[in-house]
Amino acid sequence: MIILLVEDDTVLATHSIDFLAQEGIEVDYASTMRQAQAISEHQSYDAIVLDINLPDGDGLSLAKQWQHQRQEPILFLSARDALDDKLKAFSYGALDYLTKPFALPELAVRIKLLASKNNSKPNRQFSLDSLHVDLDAKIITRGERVIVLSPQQWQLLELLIKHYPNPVSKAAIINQIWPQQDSNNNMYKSLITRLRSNLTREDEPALLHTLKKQGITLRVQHD
Amino acid sequence: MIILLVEDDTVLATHSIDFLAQEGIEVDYASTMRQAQAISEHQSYDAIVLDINLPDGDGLSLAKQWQHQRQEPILFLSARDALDDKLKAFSYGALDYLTKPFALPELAVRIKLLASKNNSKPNRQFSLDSLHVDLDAKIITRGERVIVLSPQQWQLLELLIKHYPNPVSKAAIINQIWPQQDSNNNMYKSLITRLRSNLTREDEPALLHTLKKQGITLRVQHD
DNA sequence: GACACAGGTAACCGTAAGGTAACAGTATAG
DNA sequence: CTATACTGTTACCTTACGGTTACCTGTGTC
Repeated sequence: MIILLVEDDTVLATHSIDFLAQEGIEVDYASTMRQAQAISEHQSYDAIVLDINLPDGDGLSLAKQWQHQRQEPILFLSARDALDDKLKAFSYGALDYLTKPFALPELAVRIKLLASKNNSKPNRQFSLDSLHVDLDAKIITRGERVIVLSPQQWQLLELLIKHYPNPVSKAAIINQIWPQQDSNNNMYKSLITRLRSNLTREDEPALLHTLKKQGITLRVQHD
Repeated sequence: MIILLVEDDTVLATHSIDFLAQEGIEVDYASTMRQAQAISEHQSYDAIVLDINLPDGDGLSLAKQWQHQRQEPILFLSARDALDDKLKAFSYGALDYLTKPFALPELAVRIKLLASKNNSKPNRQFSLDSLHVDLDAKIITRGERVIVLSPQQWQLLELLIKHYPNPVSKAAIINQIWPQQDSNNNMYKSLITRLRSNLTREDEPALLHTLKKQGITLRVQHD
């Protein structure tokens, strides 16, 4: 998730950026209107956080200008609690308004709320050769064929995709799939065999390769 | 537009009701949790405004109870500015939180915002294979046949549609349908069986598939 | 060449997860 | 007040998941 923060108080800004980073929110930062316009021109965000008082103008006018150009949800920050400002902000398309001082967790929650409202994110997809995986819908196809995997095999495939194109070590796999249980080499071997056989039919190129002593990885074999 | 207001301060409540009326917002009013539950049981609203401090309990617990049963956006009112309360409120599905004292116009604006966001999807329809669902009219058809579901089954179907094409985990389903009650695996199994049998006749392709250990999902089976 | 070692395959099978049908208590409608 | 529907409960069935074992294969080392 990425947002645009426009705020001239650099202390507040850096604190906010740090905190939001911990919450998994990436921040593009501008301290003036002009800078904000420049940065944001070719970028789209999950939400925009706008201070009202800016050195080169008024966040409200920025919102007014953007309200029909940009589709991002806007949250206003302001030290002023004046009703007038709030109403004006909402009339320019703001979806939320937070009065300083505020607690950073509240800001984070409200940002997440706005972002989730307006964006239903597309599912994560992974493709390799004729293999196609929808990581959210959990649908796997190879060419026309639909592949159904057992829970363990799905877990393993997810792991491999997450690390693609790097190999995943045997130890890492065992840790992930059999946490805190005794697990032996045989269980691991069986799992690999089963996933491999489900992923490829006789006439198809192999996808699951083991690099001796290093682990296994997804790859198409070029000869 | 009609909202539900739950607030034990009768002075504030009457002022609010008057003001909102001028803004074209009709209000159902309750002063206690119990009353709120009674009034709202068979009514749906564009938004719900909940005071946190109520004579017979805590607005938060009402929200917690409702968060998976009702789909209305909730706005909290509270005299307490404590961050803890706010975060709890948001975690129970609140979409906004207003600290007393507040200006009535701001309340009105925020209510309208919530209501409009929620209603931005009028006439929600869902189709999959020969299944057709009108989510507002709550009419389900498969081919020529009209399907009637029990309340629980409808809830489950709605859930599945909301997440489509992604699966919904057993835990999520149990949380939504039997919030805070003991619920066991058997109730879950029965519900699935009943919905499945209602959705498909013998000659029709299955729509409700379970992915072991991962949940269940709506899907047409491609061969 | 023999041996060790890592990895691969196929078959076996106990079991847990899921599916179904029937029953009963309670709520609901008419 | 009766009939019907809804949902929780139980008992039993089915399946395929995954652990286990036995036996391969290839490669490197002495």
